[in-house]
Amino acid sequence: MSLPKSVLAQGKRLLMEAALKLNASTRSLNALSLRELAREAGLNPNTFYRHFKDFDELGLAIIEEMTGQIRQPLRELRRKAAESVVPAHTPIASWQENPRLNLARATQVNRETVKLFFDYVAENPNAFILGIRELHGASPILRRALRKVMDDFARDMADDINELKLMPELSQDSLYDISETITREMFQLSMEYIEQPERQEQICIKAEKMITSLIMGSAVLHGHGAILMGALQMDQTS
Amino acid sequence: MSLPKSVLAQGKRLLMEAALKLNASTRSLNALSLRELAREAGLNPNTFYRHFKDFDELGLAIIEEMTGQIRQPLRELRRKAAESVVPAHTPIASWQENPRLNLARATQVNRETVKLFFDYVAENPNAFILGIRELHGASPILRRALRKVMDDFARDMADDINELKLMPELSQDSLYDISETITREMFQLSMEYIEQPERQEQICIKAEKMITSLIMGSAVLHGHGAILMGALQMDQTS
DNA sequence: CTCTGAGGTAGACGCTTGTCTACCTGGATT
DNA sequence: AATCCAGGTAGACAAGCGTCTACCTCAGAG
Repeated sequence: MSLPKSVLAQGKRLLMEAALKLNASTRSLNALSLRELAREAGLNPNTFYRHFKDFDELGLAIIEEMTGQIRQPLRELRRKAAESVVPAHTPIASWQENPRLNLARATQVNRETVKLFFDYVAENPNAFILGIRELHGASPILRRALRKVMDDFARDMADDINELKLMPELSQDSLYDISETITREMFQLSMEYIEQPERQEQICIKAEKMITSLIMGSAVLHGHGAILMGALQMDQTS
Repeated sequence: MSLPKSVLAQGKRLLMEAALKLNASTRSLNALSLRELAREAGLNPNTFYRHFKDFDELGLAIIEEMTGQIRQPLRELRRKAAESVVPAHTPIASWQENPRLNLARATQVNRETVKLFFDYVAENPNAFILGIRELHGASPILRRALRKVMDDFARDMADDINELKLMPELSQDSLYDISETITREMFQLSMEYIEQPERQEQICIKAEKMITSLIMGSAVLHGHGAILMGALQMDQTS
């Protein structure tokens, strides 16, 4: 909801918070008037110019702040979730060697990462509303910036899947495609999560299933079906 | 691109086309001014009031027209694609009986449906830009309307998957979830398709793989892994 | 102690905007 | 032949807009 206290001038932060608020409640960024924004922030219209050249610059500043806050925590959580199944510094077994364990680890990471992500969404709904809105919005600059954000997220995810061996090995391209799809879907679902607070648990489950399906299906499609079936079989009979 | 000739008053169509054009090139609908729109359409500002109460009404009119155009063709194409593998009126075998044939049919339907959808996107880029933009836009009315559109698409898809047995049997809820995800992703990908004309083939393939992965993974997740593996095995050795 | 520059304000400017009332036109209904 | 009314126009209005120039303030560097 609110932006972090930082070295930003007070007026700048006030403007950014006002933009988040107005964007969420009424209009998209580029439909916002400078004076309206200043009014909401309780400042003189001209103050805007002290900090931003135009609305794109404002948008970029907001985007930058928010992404800086969640990107690293997400990566760390993936590691922690993985380590909760297999202690740190244990050499990670290949999927051939121990499919069952790897599946358990992947499931755990999946569940916890989804949860953290949605937690962050719930704490910063306005930022996500702005992000998703401007991802498809009228400003090419913000569109580009947000696409890069999602691209970074997807790359992080692909790296982590690789390092933590969260699915059987795949070509880098295919892995990235999957990560991209998952990222996109998570952002989409975050809107549902915000708008339908009473369905939050179901949305979590839906997201987990979506991710599991995508990853499993992709594994099957790339010839790792047998391994996967083995892991599932052992899982059920154990 | 252009809206269909119909019984609409000329001015009304002119306004709708102008809205599509401006929306795609510069601003989102709710950032559009009435006079700007009228100027683009070559009409007097007041003419707007003769046809629409406000911009939401304009948006709804556009959305209604566009969806009326693609919904039925998509369903029919799914049937045609299915029939190109198995002649019409042939009783459809269950997945247990003939997994290989069913997989082939599903693959064919997948490919052709994706193609048709993207063809339609290429012919009406501005409509899709508007649709995707307003799906996450500031107007709750348009958001709701577009969500219903996507919901209808997903339901159609689920029905067709059921009727044409395009994947092993699943609970209705799970099937709908998958259809919903696929629909959402297809709309997302349509933006890429529009913006990156040189990558259209790759995007088609990406979409097909995404759909296949999702469906296969979901099948595995619901205990149909063995059947699927059988179909794939036979597919490779034939 | 002075200077400087970042952050904030005040007022004014010419435009654009949404909307109102009034008027025109030509084909269909009666 | 008279009338109606949907579709389109014209002009005017106050309100809101972005942006300009000028001025204020005060913490920190010299």
